[in-house]
Amino acid sequence: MYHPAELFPQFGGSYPLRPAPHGGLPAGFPQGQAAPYEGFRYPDLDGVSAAKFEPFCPPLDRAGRLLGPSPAGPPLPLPAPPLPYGGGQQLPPAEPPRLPPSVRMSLENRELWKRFCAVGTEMIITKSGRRMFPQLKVSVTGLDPEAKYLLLVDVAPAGASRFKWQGQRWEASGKAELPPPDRVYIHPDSPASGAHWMRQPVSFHRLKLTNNTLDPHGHLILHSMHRYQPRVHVVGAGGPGGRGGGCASFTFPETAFLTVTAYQSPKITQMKIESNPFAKGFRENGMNSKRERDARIKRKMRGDVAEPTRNEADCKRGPCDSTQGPPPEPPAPPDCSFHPISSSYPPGGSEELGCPLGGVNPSAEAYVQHPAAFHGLQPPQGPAGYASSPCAAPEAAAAPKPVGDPGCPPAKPPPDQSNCRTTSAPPLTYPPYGLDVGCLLGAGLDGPPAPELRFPPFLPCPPPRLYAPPGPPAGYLEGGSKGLF
DNA sequence: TCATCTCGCACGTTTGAACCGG
DNA sequence: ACCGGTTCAAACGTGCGAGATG
Repeated sequence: MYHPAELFPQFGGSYPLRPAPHGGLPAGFPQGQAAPYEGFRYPDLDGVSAAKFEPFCPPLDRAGRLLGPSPAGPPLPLPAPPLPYGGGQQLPPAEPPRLPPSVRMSLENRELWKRFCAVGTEMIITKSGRRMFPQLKVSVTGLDPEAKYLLLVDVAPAGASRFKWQGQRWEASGKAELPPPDRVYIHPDSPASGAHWMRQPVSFHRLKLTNNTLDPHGHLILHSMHRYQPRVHVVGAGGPGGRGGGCASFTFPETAFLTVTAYQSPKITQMKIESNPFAKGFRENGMNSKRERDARIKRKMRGDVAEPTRNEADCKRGPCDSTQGPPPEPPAPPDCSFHPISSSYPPGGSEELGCPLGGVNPSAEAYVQHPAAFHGLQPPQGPAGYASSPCAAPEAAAAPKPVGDPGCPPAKPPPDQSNCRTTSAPPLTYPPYGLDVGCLLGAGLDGPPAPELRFPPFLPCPPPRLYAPPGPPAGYLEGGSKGLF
């Protein structure tokens, strides 16, 4: 197993995808660039984006070694990526293999996410990096057991506004800041066989979020008070004697969240304390609960020698209640069809919030850039730790502006887009399908029209659109119906 | 003045080294 | 020497709250 941090110590556990946009994005960069409920695989985009991967997904043998003209010889040199990948550059002509439609993904802790989603998930971000809670935990099926894959996570901005907590709810408040450096978190097991990934749920609990744009640890960089949508990508790294390449991206609308440096909604705070084992100390009977803290302060002010409170004394004798058995049953999950965020918006307003998905950043490009490194070859050294991306065409960005809510998934899965995993005992009454968005990794340069989304009536989102790539200003088409391709 | 961010704190959990016995 | 179980301390992950910042 290769650990990304070992392969690219300069990047840490995740990787920058590209330098910051030259001169920033044009005023009002892709507004509402989210592709809401990208519950579709875009066959055409698959081809386009997979084609971009092709040169970077070298064929591997059964053991995951690079195949080449002289297997016994020295390691193959890195494929020379066409750097920089400018907007005017032609895409590789060949139609490469792509992950079959049978590849599916489901969110393991969907119920937990739904509970948070219904309140308006907030994620703390800190300079040193903060883990996500709930964590991303997915199950994958349909992979070739013998082929190698990488699993990656990136976080796409959802909407082009920043938000403000207004005491009771989140409301849009001005334009979003320029996107921070794109990074992608590569699961430490990557690359691993399909069998490995399918054996058990894949957890991304080590993923950390930070607001430090100069973060040296490779954490995913986000802006506070902005809304984001995590995405999970499966990138084929080659099969037995076969060619590598192919990818599929999945989003789970209920995992969208707002970034904060301190929790704004007391409900979220309470839910985190109740659900997160690391926060047990803040539970009602914990020694760090408000009651206990107040008591400590009073004792301190009186100068008393701390006499253990009843709870403390109990804990000394054994595990606190909070460690015995499952945490208290949280309240029944609210109906996710209602979302406090969107509920505060006038119809048609709050474009950002309506759609849980953000702009489509080129992701997983770390692997695309340095695939050989995952197979035991030296990665190229990028300037200042940032590798320029062959796929760094700014940003293909699908982007519809959803109306209505959401950070929450539709109440029911769309009948024909269901990416349901077929298991003998589905753990959820709610079909655990992931939203396969095809391959978003760098997709969308000159792709053909994307199919129309068919999620209504749950989400009356317009069809996704891809923003013409490069070139800063000129490349971007602004909101509305403009920019549809 | 206000909203937001940073930092230190105290607590619980996780992890891995050290130790022990079979 | 090896293996498996236990113990313990350090590292890490939490939310809180005071103070700093813009």
